[in-house]
Amino acid sequence: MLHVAEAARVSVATVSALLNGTATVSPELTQRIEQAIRDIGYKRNAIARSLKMGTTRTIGLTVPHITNPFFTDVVSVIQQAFDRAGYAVMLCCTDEDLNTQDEQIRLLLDRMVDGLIVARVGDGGILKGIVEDANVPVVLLDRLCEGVDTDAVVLDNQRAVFDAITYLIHLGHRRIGYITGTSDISTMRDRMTGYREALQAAGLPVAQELVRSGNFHEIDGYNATMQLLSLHDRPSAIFSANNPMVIGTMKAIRDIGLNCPEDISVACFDDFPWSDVFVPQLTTVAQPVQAIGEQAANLLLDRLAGNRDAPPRKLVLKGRLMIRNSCRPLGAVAQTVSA
Amino acid sequence: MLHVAEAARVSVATVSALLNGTATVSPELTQRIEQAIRDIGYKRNAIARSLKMGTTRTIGLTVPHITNPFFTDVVSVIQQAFDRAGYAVMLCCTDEDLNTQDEQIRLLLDRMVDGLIVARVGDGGILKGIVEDANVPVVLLDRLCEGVDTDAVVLDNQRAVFDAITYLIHLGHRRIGYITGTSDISTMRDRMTGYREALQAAGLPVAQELVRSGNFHEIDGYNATMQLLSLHDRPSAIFSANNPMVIGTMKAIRDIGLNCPEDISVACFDDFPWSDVFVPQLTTVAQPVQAIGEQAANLLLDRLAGNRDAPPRKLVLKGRLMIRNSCRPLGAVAQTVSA
DNA sequence: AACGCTAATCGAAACGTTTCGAACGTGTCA
DNA sequence: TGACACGTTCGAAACGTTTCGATTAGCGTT
Repeated sequence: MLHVAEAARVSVATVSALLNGTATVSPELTQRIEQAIRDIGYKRNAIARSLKMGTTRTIGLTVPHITNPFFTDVVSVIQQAFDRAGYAVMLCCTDEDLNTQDEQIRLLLDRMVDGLIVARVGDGGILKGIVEDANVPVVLLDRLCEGVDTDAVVLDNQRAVFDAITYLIHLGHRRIGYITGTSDISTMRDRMTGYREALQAAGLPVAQELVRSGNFHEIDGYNATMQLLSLHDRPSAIFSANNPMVIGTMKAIRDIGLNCPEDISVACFDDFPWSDVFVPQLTTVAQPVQAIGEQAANLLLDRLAGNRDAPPRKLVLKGRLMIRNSCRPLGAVAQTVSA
Repeated sequence: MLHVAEAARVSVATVSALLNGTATVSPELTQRIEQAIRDIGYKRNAIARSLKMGTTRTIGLTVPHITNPFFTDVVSVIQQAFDRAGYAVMLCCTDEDLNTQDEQIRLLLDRMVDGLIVARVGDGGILKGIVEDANVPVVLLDRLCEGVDTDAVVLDNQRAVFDAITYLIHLGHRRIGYITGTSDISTMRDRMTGYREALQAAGLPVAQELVRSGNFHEIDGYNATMQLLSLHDRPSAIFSANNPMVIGTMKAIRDIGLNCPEDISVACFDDFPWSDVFVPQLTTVAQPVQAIGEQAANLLLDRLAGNRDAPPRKLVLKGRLMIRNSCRPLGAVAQTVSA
């Protein structure tokens, strides 16, 4: 900028004024300055600007795993939304690890991000202090966080799983295996509640042996399913509360020599592009990923636009059960639903 | 930092020296400073640091679509690698649009990223100037770029497709439909060459009617497949050079009332987690995503570590044909390969 | 006792912006 | 003609660091 000012024979203040439109500058100087900018190929240094202005026009986004199709989509939507608004987004993946996440949030904060969208693992942690200091607006994504009172957009997980399990019960299933992630995540707790309540509402017992938990990876789903399938009185259906784990479920079923849905019905959380292409077409709980991403982005953009004092807003969206043919009716005519 | 210095009754220079270990500071002051830091809850301002140092410890990463499973995985690997190295990564998605991409690269450069990893759409463009100015190291990912001579890691696309098509030919296929993306991308050109050469090597004609191109989206694959299947003499196999488009292919096959692989064989580029879970299990060309991501990260980290003058390095990795059961032998016993 | 050497500490400039208040020239009005 | 307002332009401070050269104190040597 100094060079531009010199070349145009004006002060840096004038150049800055022109660039930001903060003051009127005469046509003559305008032209000289623009010429100098072109000649020199000047680009404003956003770092210096950030230092002075106290804003970076950058936000931080942390998710557990970008390879989980739900997060893939949501990250994509959020990225687009902020791109449109002229913000850059720094992406971090926590691998569901609390310490990693705290470190990454610190990293982002160090870099003075203007805001944070967090799919939090675990409760409280470093996030609590950040939200309380209120310097950086935070919106919680997908997962609520005990003791952290801030904007959030989540699914009505309890209801979504309730509906899915109820559907299985209507099909005649009585022993329904349930594979969950770790319970330090609100999402997982709520889904589990949905499972329990659906069973109770139907007067069915909640058998502890039918509930397995894993750490969100395919292999965990595989192991959990293996355990369920080797039960003395094995379930006739399995619901996986997490998408990557259901891959393990399908592989375990295959490896043990069973077929879905003939021998065992399967449903899971989160829809994905391939779900209705292959056989069996998986019955899933679809989240409105587009809406979730956009709402989260909007909440944060609204704070960034200056609306700091509004009370925390919590958006709860509805899931949708995508009924396909990976679950078959029991008891009645044992007829395959599959195509 | 000023506050810390005052509280510890030292100069800011001393605080800085302690924090960076650039000079020895006495045990006594060390203790006073550390105490003050704790009391105040001081966090170093990375923006001010960046301004002074001229480095942000942040890199930019642009890909066409994060929802393409290849890029999902590669982004994940790259993000992890830089996270380990203490770098933040800014992610941009270009939606295969040249202007969007140029804008995003400018955005990243404005923010003074230390380096860039780019899965480039189109040739040349803004990138050329950047690489020539040599201020910011750039590594090309997945796609080479005419006239841009810099580090790159790509697949041997030509060979990979050659092998896949040859495999189909060995199965007895003679008319093999080919669905490609736009030809302004080196990857697509190379794959197309592989297709042509495989046919020629087998003495088969390259029929223009069997080649369709689309814009990388599911719908494009759908339309292309519809066209291929409504050909008078329709192909017995289809190869999709792009992963998202193959979803459209499978849906078109289903909608038209055909079955894969009984009526038509399908293979495609890029493996994905679901590929061997469902029926049919798709035959794919798997890229070594882990290696690609790590190599790209390493190339850039090496430049960032100061190795600026080494000549451009181009890494070419090998794809691997994952033979499953979506392609059936022709001519011989018309027996289904599928499980 | 004077000297030089080393280790510890500090003051101040610099990075590239933004912004505030001052200064300047010109035209208008009493 | 003098006062005043207005539109333009500018100088300089500030943002929070790092770093260079200077300063000081302590200590062993001659």
